[in-house]
Amino acid sequence: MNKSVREKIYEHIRDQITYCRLNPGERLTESALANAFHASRSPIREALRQLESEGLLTFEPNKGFTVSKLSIRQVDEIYSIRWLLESYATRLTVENISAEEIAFLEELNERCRVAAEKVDLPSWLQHNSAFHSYFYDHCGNENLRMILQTLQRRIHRYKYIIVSVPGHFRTYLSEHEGILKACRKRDGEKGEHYMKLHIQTIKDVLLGHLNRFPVTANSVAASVFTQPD
Amino acid sequence: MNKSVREKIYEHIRDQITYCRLNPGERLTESALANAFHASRSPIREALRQLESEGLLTFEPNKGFTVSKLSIRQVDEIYSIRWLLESYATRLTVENISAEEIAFLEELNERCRVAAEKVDLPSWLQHNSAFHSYFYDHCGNENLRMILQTLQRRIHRYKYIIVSVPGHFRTYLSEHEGILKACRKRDGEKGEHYMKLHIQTIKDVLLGHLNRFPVTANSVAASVFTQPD
DNA sequence: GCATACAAAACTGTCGACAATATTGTACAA
DNA sequence: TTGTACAATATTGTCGACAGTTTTGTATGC
Repeated sequence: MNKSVREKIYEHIRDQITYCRLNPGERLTESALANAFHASRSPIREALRQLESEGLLTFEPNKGFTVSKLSIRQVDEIYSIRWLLESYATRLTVENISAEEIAFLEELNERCRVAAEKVDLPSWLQHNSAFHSYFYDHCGNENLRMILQTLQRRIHRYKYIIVSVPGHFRTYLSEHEGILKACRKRDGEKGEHYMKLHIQTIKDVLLGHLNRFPVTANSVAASVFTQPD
Repeated sequence: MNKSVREKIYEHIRDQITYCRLNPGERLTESALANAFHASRSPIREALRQLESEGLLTFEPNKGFTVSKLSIRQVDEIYSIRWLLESYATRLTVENISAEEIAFLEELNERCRVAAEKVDLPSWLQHNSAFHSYFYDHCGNENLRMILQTLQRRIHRYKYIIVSVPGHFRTYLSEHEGILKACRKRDGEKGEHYMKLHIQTIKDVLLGHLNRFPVTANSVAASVFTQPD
């Protein structure tokens, strides 16, 4: 194992942004990070540069790094891309899925159902994310997986909003069910179709909310996620 | 202007890889680059880290950076993604294209035609690239543009192969013509359709060649591109 | 109170140095 | 000749320092 300082810092900041511990627009000063990690600025700078390439940080010359903001337009853009790519990945996965894998996905969806019933939002988020990432993690196209993972990290903050808009769990679950049905038939085309429907629903819910309440993601995140430490 | 050392090095190495001045698998040692650019290793390392994030370099801990290799499988993967995304970008562009823009694209295609007639491969590459990038540069989805640009850079080496396989220029040109026809009608769906056909053709030609002659890209590049300096 | 000029502090950009790790070269034995 | 241990060399990982730029703070004049 023995991760380098750069790698540890990279992962830490990446997760801090993903889980809304760092707010969009927030500035990251190298010396502050160096102090926090008891390290020098060299590995910090490399980690930050990596995060910039992935879109999580924004860099301005002689000014430094800030946590990237996402405009409504950008959310729209990213969901348009996900709509295409994630549903394509779903097609690939569904075409080669095994019985055990289907059972695993059904189990995940059942946990989503329970979480929705109990209105346990963190639990929903966890199992729903696992459900979605299953399809692009197993599609067999490594480049596609990487792209979707990167996009996923960039919009993950907004997941908190999506689950906080009331009255949609039933729709999400039935759409999941449609995808599962396609899995059982190994019908890739149908899987792609249902995933497109599902992502379109999510996109509509999210953009609808953002247009009505152009809040920061964090105010919502705080209500869903208890922020430890 | 006043680019930083890191930025200059980043662009330089990026272009060196794109235009086959650096071969896949080739190792990049930091001190050698530092000497070459009369700089210290700090900005070099940052530039290399950036290029790694974009897939052009591969990094191994305690071993350093090498120019990324692309397996046939990876080429296949990337073309599958381009097939989806670039044709989608084309739809978006075509739906909002102006008469002047169409004229510009027709001009580009005419130059491609002339280059094909004269078998002027570098000229073909130049104008063909401009033709393709026009559609994703003007689609209005900035995230999509960035993804396609990054993918484009990663497979650019193989463009040399694509044009070197004889007997396909006429097909390429007629497919371009189909895309232009869709532009004139502002028919986004048709534009997407023809771009899909076109990219599929390119993919088939390239993978067909790679499977028959699993050569390095560079042997081909050398024959097309005179490498100055 | 408000704007401006200028000094002080904070921060980024780059550098050279040293420690840790990997690679290469070499001598020696089987 | 081939394989192995070990020294020598090369390369990466990290550090602290300093120059240049931006931001902040302050005093001055209106």
